Amino acid sequence: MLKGIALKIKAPRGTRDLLPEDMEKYRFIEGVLRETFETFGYKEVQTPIFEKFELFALRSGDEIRNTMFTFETGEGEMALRPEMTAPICRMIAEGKINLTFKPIKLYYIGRCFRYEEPQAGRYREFWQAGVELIGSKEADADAELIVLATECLKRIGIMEYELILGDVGLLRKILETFNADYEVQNKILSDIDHTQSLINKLTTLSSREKLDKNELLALKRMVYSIEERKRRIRARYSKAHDIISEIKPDTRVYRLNELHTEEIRELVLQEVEELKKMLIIQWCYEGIRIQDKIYRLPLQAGKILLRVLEQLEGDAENVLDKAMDMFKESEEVIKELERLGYIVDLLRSAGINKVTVNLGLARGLEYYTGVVFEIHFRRLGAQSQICGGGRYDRLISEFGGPNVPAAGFAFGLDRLVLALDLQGITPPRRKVRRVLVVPVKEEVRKEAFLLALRLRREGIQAEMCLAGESLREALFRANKLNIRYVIIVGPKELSRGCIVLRDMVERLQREVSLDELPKVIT
RNA sequence: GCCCGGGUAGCUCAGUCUGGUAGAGCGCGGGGCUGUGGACCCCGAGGUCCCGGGUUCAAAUCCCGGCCCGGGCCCCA
Repeated sequence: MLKGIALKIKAPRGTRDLLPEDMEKYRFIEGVLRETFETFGYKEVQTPIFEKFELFALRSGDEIRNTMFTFETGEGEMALRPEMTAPICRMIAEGKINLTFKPIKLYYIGRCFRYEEPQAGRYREFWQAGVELIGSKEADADAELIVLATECLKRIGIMEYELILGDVGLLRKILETFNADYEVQNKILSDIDHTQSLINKLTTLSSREKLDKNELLALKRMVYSIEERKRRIRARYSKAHDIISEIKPDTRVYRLNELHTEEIRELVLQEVEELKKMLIIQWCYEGIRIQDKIYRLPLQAGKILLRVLEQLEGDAENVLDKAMDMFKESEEVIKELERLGYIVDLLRSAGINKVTVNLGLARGLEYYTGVVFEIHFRRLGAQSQICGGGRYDRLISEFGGPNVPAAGFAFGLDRLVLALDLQGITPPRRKVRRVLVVPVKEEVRKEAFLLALRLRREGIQAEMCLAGESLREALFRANKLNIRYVIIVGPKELSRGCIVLRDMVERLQREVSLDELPKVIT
């Protein structure tokens, strides 16, 4: 049966149909973003929805291939775009934008694709809207970007957001003073990023009063893997006596179910400390392998990074003060910190009250070189990030373009819609004049048809009823469609050049001549 | 790949524990009512109870396997 076959065909996993009520929300947000981007001087661009695979592979790891929709063509492997920054940098690198008058400000709104397991707020086809600011390396530019992002949220009506500010440039500067090259920096940054998020998860889980089955299991897995790392490191790097002696296996992790909340908390705290020490061993003793070379970070550098890791998250001024003190002997680092401080100051003066600085924020992305930031809407759950961006001064030149600094950010449009719903915001309905035209007899059908057309030409949204539909039904329908005015077309009034206009709200009706009709409809 | 929850009418779901007639609300169609209101009343259509196997006199219900959807872990440009 045809019906049976048709029912089997469903939208692919991770995709959605956007129904009229969804589109209303999407278009509202899109409109606000467009308008806000444009008041900040950005111009819209579009890039292809698919690109050569290498474009996205260039600055990403090996596993990336599995997370993209790719396809072979006679002209090489292609990929549906998983993000927009690379295509825009490619466009710049190709020389399509005149860079004489910098900075260049571009924005985009479009669909992207990632082949991953769908989750709340994570789809295989999703919408991104963002901006790229090309040609300025000033701190003011970074600050303006962040202000733009928060301004968009404010105009949409999303108020509960949380801004987290980081600076990949800072850690890169520190590492540079120890001759760590770019690839080594990336590895260390990603280690810090992972450790940070692991620590975050451990501490939030252990601070709960009660853990459900799933959470307990997650916690177990995390501490088990830490224990395993401990064993491995103890077995192989016994010569790092001073630190290794502080890393002791703890069998309590294997009977987590029996422990009290307090004891779990204490245990996790201890594991977190050891986790940090293991990083030192990894970087300074084990070394970082880049292709066939191994780089060992000086112990001194490791200890500095460790100290950063201790104090690197919290209220902006707090973290910056501590960091300033920590690095007072390094002129380069202080300069970067002062720059970050200046940005925070600008954000404060723009009215952004809650600014968290996390110096370990690496955004999992290798192309960032300076300030990075994320905006979260915590109530969204596991996927709470609604905006992310930062400075990527090297990316355009890596695509073979000129050496120009650049920075940008992107919103996840789908998550903005979810946040909008959670905040109970309904997009303001634009004012439209709406009528329902009802021919009351078969013989006036043509007149009613032409009247509807005439009203539409006046910019009025006119719905038509079929002749033969009873007036009762028509009024019923007007109510359901929320249409205020019903135009009743009958032969009696028509012979006088009039119709009956019924106001559903006031429950009143009167005769109106055809000529003045458009004027009385509001 | 792993963990948890779900799949019953067009939609939202109850029924599953404790096996025994397939249910509700909303929606849909018809009528009360072909020139005047959202209510109400009456009637009706609509189901492989996700699929396959097993247990049983008997399975939506219990057992095993699979598929799909959602949430979470991992990952996240």
